[in-house]
Amino acid sequence: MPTLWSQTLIPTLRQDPADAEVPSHRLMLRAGLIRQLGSGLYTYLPLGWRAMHKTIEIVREEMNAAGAAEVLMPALEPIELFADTKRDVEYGENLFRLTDRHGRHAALAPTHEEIITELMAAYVESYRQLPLNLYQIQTKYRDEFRPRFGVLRSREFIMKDAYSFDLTVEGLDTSYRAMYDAYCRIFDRCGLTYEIVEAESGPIGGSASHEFMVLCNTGEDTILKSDKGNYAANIDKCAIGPRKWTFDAPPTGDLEKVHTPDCASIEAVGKFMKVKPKHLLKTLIYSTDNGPVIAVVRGDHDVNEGKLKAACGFAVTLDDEACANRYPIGFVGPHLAAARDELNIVVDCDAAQDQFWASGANEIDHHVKHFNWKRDVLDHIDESRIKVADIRKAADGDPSPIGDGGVLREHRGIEVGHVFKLGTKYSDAMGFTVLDEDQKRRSVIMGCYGIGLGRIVAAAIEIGHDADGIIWPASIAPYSVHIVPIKYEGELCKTCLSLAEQLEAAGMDVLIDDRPERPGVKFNDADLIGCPIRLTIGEKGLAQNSVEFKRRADGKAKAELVKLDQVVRRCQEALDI
RNA sequence: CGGGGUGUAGCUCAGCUUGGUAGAGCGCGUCGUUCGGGACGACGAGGUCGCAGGUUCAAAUCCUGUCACCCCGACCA
Repeated sequence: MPTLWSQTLIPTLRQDPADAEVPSHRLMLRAGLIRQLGSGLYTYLPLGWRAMHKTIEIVREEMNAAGAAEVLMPALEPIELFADTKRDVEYGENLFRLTDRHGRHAALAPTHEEIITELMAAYVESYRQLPLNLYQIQTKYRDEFRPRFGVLRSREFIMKDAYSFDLTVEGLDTSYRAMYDAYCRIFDRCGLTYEIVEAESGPIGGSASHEFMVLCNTGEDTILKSDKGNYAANIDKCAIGPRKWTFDAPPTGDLEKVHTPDCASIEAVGKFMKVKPKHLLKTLIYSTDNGPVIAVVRGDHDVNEGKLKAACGFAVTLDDEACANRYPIGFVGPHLAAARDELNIVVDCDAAQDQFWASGANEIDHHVKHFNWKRDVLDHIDESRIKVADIRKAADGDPSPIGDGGVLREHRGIEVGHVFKLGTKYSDAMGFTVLDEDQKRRSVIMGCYGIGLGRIVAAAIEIGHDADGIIWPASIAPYSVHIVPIKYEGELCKTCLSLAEQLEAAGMDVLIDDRPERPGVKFNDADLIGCPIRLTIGEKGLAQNSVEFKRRADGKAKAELVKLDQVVRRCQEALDI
């Protein structure tokens, strides 16, 4: 049965909602797809929920085709499960916590690694039961510090999360690849253009991971992509190609101390000393299990803690308060290592260069000019205490790490999917082992794979809209055909219903605008909600035994007159079905 | 969490400085005229002005508190 506009709820808005900033949020509100209930909380209205349903169906089909089995786990979970893997601490404030009437502590699940591992540990005891991949489509909860951009960053959202279980690393590779490929098919089918980038795995933990990013300016994530097209990574992960460095440069002058009061930032110091940030050394003190480490990057660069950790071989934390007692935080220079034996030092390649340097003077309210690596540091410490490495965040213009001569360019993206190789983090923490062929107990190797369903819908709108409204990809449009009768009565009405019946018999879903509105209102609403095909039924056309056929993607182009008996075929053609 | 801003009708907003019993446009209802890209006219419905205290003869307006929402920022010395 076709949907009659009058029998559903499509509250289109003429004016832009005041609180919506990005196009997808604005259009989802205006086209009557969603309604905000509170910060980061949205109701999906009929149109939005239909688009979501189609998205979910695509995801489900591809997951099933990839050999995964669907389950449904509780959203509410005992906090103890999180404590087992210490994620109650690692996830921190982002975890929604609550207490029940008995005083039991619980959490609203932001992801389900612990729950699925508990489940699997209970039922899977033999390698013969592996490999397995289970997934669910569930509402997730994250107490975001700042929900924004509509459903793109909300506190409650629908996610598909899958978990794979293998006995061997090779098995994990196969499972990972299967998900990776399934994700490509899913996003292709959803009509998205996307980039696959190397990514950090974050608090989920794990060893390798890729993110599926829809590139658009309103995206919250920053990615870097080689202009040669064969490397792309999240900025948190992105490696930088080989760079030359040296500590052997001659001094640019005598070390000169400058009084720099009230200069709390690189910018302020630079301004005060009339030195560009790229001539300043940014010197940070991190604590590690192996003692404190000085990290040095150029003033206009940022430390990447993941890279620093890799360079040190130990987890690093920046602990200002602890350090403030021992070091002149804010005015530290690399030569502090010469005076303090406990400090090791890691320098980014771009900070180990032959040029004029200014840095902290290791004295409150003072900096120095003409800092020289050899004279002020290398000549005073054992070589083993200093190391040069890639420890900063990559930036636009950096060389691609592939070494193909490519240059990294910065883009913004919406993360719609993420695949991780988890390894045995969860199985170890929760004692999930199986017996192998040799009757030895082995930790199960896991992978996890997420897709933000609401983000697919929003991203599709983000890259598919014009000044008049949404332009849906056919696969996830709420309806494939939108019939607009000039008047919903008599012969016109009959034609609408008969066309709708034929279209639906041919596998299309149909919305009929049966409202007693003026045509202009209906046309504008049709453009706004953006179904791929609009059929206009009017007396003029009917006199020629025809209706007007128009694709939303064609914008203001003139409609095409199509004979009644050709309509179904023309629609199928246009929808590519 | 820090900073800024906003809460008045379903939506977008005015009124607040200088207290006097609440307005516009859109939307909604009835009637009429219209009727192929957001029609026009008439009449009408709709708001305890976020909430709680306080000041005052009188509070949307002033004061205090509180809640909600939005924006910017948030280890980068």
